[in-house]
Amino acid sequence: MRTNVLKERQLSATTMKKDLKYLSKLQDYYRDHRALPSYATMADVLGLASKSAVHALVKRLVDAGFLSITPDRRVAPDEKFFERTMTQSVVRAGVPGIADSDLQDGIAVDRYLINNAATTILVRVKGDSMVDAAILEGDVVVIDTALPYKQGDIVIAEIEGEVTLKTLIKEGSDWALRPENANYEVIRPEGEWRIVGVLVGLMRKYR
Amino acid sequence: MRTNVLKERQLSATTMKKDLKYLSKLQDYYRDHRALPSYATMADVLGLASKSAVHALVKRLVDAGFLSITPDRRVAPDEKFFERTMTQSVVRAGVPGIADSDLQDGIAVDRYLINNAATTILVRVKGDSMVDAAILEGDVVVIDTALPYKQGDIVIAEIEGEVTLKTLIKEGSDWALRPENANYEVIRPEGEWRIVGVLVGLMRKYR
DNA sequence: ACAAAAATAGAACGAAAGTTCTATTATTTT
DNA sequence: AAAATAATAGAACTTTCGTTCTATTTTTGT
Repeated sequence: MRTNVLKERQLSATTMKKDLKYLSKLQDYYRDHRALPSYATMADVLGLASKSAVHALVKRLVDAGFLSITPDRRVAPDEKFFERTMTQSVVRAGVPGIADSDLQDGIAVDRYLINNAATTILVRVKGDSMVDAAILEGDVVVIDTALPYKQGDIVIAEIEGEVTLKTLIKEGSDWALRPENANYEVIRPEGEWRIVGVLVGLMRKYR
Repeated sequence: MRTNVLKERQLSATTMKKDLKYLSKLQDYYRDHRALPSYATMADVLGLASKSAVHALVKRLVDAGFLSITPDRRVAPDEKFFERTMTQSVVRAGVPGIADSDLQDGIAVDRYLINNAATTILVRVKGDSMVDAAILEGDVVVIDTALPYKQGDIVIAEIEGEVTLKTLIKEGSDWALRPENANYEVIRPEGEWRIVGVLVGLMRKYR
């Protein structure tokens, strides 16, 4: 009963988990240096005692799509390197908690918010005129400058040199900008103004 | 008339121009491989015939802030490496800590929101119990599981298998969890529960 | 609990790394 | 145009690279 014809090298679950631990240390290193280290310093960083262990690890991470090898045999990040696992809070009754929850799909935090880097700008929110839309001072909004806009969209507008974030509305045939805060009044631009882009994402930092 | 006391090494204008040509080839390489090559393949890529020429070039580019050297002596991009030719120089629009590079790299959000990859998890928010803290259903919260928490922090708690996002408060000597929505009541856990991590960031997607 | 498989340690290896030196070429300054 | 300065070529050198091998430890499957 030779069932294992063409059996693939199989990764055990816990090994994969360990590898992901290693991976995140590499991600930290990459964040600090914008490059990945040599095998020797990898061993150092990861707490491994031999380069051959690193060698094997790198092969696994390359196969898994996290790393790649450059033409001159350097280790570089690959697609999945920037992804993070999203732990789903859709906890159905009886489903174990986060600790054991198996890795959900990885999302690239960046690709999650930014579709087209070339047309995307980031703007920090000033003031509290949008609090009722759950947008706070200090939030960073992700704006796509190449997307069509329509009534009801939240947009960045530039009015006489000033940049502002508001909801785009129509009053009759005129466009106007509505703050989402009862203390502010609708803006009906008179002079030069334009819409810079449409709100596509938001990020906020708590510490 | 010894005017040149303490004269600094000075770059001629045309040399600088040539160096920028070299730089952009390195940028191309980096874009393709997400890593910079060794001196030997640099010489190849740049059309230089000697490693020592590369060596000198790299030194110039490091001094100018385009490149940096990692602890194990690899060449890595530095701040200015990415600053080229973006028509969108509004990109950072007052968002400190994010370089133009990050957008092109696909690590803007990553860099901004995530400090320690190893201890960070992402959780999607269910329900509206935190709307008064400007956290909406569907938002993805960034949680650091290794940070100390204190009264007033927003935390992810696991109560009898259920995961929930609330503000951590103290009632006398007991911890409790407060929703930020008048329609919900404070939770005073009785059975098994623990704090999974502290809210450090948030992201929201509009389209 | 045992056998099988996979991961790691450790040493050895040739190839390639980055550095440094001198000689030559190119550029700038006077 | 000549002198001075900077950039590049080329070779030599030590260190470190990534790879490979065997031995050992850890983990997995039965």
